[in-house]
Amino acid sequence: MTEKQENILSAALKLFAEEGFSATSTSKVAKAASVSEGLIFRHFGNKEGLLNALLDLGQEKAKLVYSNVIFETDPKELIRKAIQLPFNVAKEDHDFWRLQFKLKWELNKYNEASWEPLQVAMTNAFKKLKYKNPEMEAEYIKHFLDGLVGAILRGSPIDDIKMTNFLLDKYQL
Amino acid sequence: MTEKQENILSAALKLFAEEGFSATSTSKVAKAASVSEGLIFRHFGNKEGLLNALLDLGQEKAKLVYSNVIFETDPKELIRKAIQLPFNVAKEDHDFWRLQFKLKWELNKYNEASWEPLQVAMTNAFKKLKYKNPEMEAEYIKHFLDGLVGAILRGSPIDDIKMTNFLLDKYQL
DNA sequence: GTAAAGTAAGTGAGTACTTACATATTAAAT
DNA sequence: ATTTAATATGTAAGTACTCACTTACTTTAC
Repeated sequence: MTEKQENILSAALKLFAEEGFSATSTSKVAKAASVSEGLIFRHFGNKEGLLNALLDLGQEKAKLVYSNVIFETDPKELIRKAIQLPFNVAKEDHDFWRLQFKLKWELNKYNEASWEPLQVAMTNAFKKLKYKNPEMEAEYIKHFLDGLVGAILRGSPIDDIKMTNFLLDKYQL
Repeated sequence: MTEKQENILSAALKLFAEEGFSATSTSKVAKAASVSEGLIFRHFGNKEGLLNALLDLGQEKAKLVYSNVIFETDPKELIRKAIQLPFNVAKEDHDFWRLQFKLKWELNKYNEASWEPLQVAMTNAFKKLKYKNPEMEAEYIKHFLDGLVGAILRGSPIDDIKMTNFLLDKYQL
């Protein structure tokens, strides 16, 4: 991985996340990365190859974030961690997640299943906590988290302390 | 409003909702509407004018949907109606809502405030129902509904009866 | 000295939009 | 009623430009 290659990747991530994949031209990426346009195609084959390289890199980060929640054994702590996901995601890897959320509307290639391990883990946690309907409870919170993360990534002003406290109270954590 | 004008609008709505605004060319719209490309510019000025015409038409439908919930006086019934919004929206005006949700990621022109009257109404309803934290309760359900509508519009298979019953039970309606 | 990394200058196809012209509709004048 | 003038509706063929991508060539690194 050369320096210019890294420049291309970071410029592309920023631009794709801000303005969208289709709306960002390869020449724009090249200029932002201070690189000739041809180099993008030498390294990544085509525009989609560049996108996939970004998604592959991000996928590893995503797994780290998820696994920290999923492998938590204490059910209350698991829910607690799940609730904090939106606010963590907004801080680190903001661009990657914004790209991810944009893509699920821009292309159909979105991995809707990436939520699933988390949903299963939450279902188990709610089971352990003797909730009446753990499956639906997990699906409910999943949609909520999806909506909340989306709002945060779009720049909605959200009082994270207020929201966190509200949720901790609601789920008696 | 001539017939060809209507053809342009319906073809554009379908294509913009399916493939996105930027990704749909004016020539594609013209072909789908069986119309010369120049006619689009005669009637709507430019591509963005066509989009705005669609959004204006949809806004009226949106107000109807919202007002049915907002002006409900019985708080329990209001929450009940709010909960059913995602499933109604998915049936009628599917394309318009899909376009709306796509746009809030594709452009920054999204009207995040269009939710607000609904949120205020829900806050009042939760107040009447003596909830401990009506404001946050309303924001919570807002994000949930946003996430759920998004999932439905993206084609996620959701058991609406199960979900509705779960929610009715959760909010004791 | 060979292979990888890099660039400049193209390529054809597609883009939003314009222009010049034709047809249809309406309204006024005779 | 019929002609005439004006206006709205429509089209075909362009415009300049941008797009993703290629080619021919040079520089760098081991």
